[in-house]
Amino acid sequence: MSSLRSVAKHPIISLLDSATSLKRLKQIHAQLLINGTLNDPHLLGQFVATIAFNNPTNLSYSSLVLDQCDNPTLFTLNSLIRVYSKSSTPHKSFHFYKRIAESGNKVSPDNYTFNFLVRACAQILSRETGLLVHGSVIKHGFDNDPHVQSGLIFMYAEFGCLGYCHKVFEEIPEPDVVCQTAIISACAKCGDVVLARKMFDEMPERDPIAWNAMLAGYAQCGESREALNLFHLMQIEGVKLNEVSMVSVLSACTHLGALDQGRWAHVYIERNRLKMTVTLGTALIDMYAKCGNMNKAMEVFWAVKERNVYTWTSVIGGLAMNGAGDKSLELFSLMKKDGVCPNEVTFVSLLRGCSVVGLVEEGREHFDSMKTEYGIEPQLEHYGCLVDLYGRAGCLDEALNVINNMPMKPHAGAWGALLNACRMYKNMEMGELASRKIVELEAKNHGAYVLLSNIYADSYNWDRVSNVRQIMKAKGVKKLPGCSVIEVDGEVHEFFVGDKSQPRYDEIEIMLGEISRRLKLAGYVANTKPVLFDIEEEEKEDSLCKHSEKVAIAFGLISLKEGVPIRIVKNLRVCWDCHDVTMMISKIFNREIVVRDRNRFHHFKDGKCSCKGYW
DNA sequence: CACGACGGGG
Repeated sequence: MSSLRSVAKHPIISLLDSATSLKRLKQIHAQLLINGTLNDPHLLGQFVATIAFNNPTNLSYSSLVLDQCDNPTLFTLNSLIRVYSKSSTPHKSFHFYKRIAESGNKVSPDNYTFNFLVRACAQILSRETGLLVHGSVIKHGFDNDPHVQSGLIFMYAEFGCLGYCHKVFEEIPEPDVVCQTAIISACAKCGDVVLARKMFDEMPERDPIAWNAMLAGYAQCGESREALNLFHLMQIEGVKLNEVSMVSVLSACTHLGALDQGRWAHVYIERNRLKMTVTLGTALIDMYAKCGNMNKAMEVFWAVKERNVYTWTSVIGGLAMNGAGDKSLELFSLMKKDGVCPNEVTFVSLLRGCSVVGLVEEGREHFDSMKTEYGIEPQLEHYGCLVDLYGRAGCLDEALNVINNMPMKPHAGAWGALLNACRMYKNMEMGELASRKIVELEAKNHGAYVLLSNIYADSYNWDRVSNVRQIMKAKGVKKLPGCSVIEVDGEVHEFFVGDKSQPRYDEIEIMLGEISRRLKLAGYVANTKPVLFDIEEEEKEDSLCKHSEKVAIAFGLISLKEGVPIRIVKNLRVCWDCHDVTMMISKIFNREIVVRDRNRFHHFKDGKCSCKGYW
């Protein structure tokens, strides 16, 4: 009897698996038509489904074959709904659903149909369609099918409708692990990780996928520490970790800038011989790049077997972030040579690369090529990059020109890029214009006020500085508290401005004094020019030596072995003074210091910084 | 004759 099975599967699938080109596919098709194999509607269905499944990026041929078929079976139509629901054109799933609906009573949808259809709705993010399909699910009586139920939860989570997710979930008398996992994932996706964790803890039994859902939930919400805690718990509980788990773990390390733990995760992956999927490889490269170890990122990049757009984009962006703009251009041409097509994100990274090294001409050319060569319409972010490109290079008029001529309404980011350039080149009038525009768009954008006050302070215009401050107070604009993170022995330490709760605060204080003393000996005069806007009034006096990154550096100096680079991640941009001071510390203490800023890296060594004042 | 060849969560 087992031969029956293999006979049914054998002829088509094995043939199609070897058909990599369209030409070969057509040959096989012709051959099957001649020998009559495709007269059997079931085999024809299998044929269509298999080519669709094997060529997810090019589904046109399978639809073509189907269109030539008078009476497709439900199996065939379901298969096509399924592959289209996962494709880049999920709305086409409905084309096949229509064929079912309009077939009279020849074929009627089943639970499979609705499972795939619900996922197509989730993909196209259309609530109206989703609700309509949900209605059909109920009408056809498939709302009891666990596959459809988990699909509905997934769909409503994609829509951000957590209430509907709960509604669906509560109507399931005895939800299985899959539905429970779906609801946990939905809670996390919609921003309620606490509830997700509660439901996770209440699960009668958790399989590895449920653990991964919780882990990914934390990682995606930016609850990186919780993600790492859960990762450790998983090891204690003996949960089997796989490549999917490690993507979340690496992402958490990336967020925190926790290079040691990231390295540890890398070792874990190798020791357990986890499958190095493209996603995992990219996560690993991204981790090294965003934790400031670009050399290692490149090493992994060349070592991985498979590289897709994400992989290339990650490395191009990493190089840009680390100030190696010329290198990111190089990688971009290699990527094209490799036959990988850039997407809109690739161009954001590439343009940033041009920007950090001042390659205005090249940047402009690449910007133009987006549309002409790749048919990608530049989006807001790309115009923002272009403004930044001109602005950083000192071409302020050109930058303003970009804003005035962009085809859509300029967003706060575009004006922000201009404002930053105005700060760099001390252009007060244009800076005022830019900040006014930003505040019009986003009344509570604290960054605009901070930059504007920096411009005023830079020209000793204290009246206007205090004026900005008053406006902020009146409007209730809160600045983001500065926070720096440093990892020591695999433990992540956070420092906020004026936070004295650290257990080793006394030692830190002593070290800060020591730094101060040695800086003065080296001829450093405190830079009181910038009135530091990211701190509270009360702390203003000793603010200059208490900025969170300085405290973190002091902590690094007392707790890390000599010769070990100090790596800091900051949630804001480094201020001028901290930048100066850090350069000097790197020389005086003969220490490499790597700071990950809000938008780029600063590698301090021998009194110099890799950004060369460009930030 | 009618079975079976598509499903779910990270």
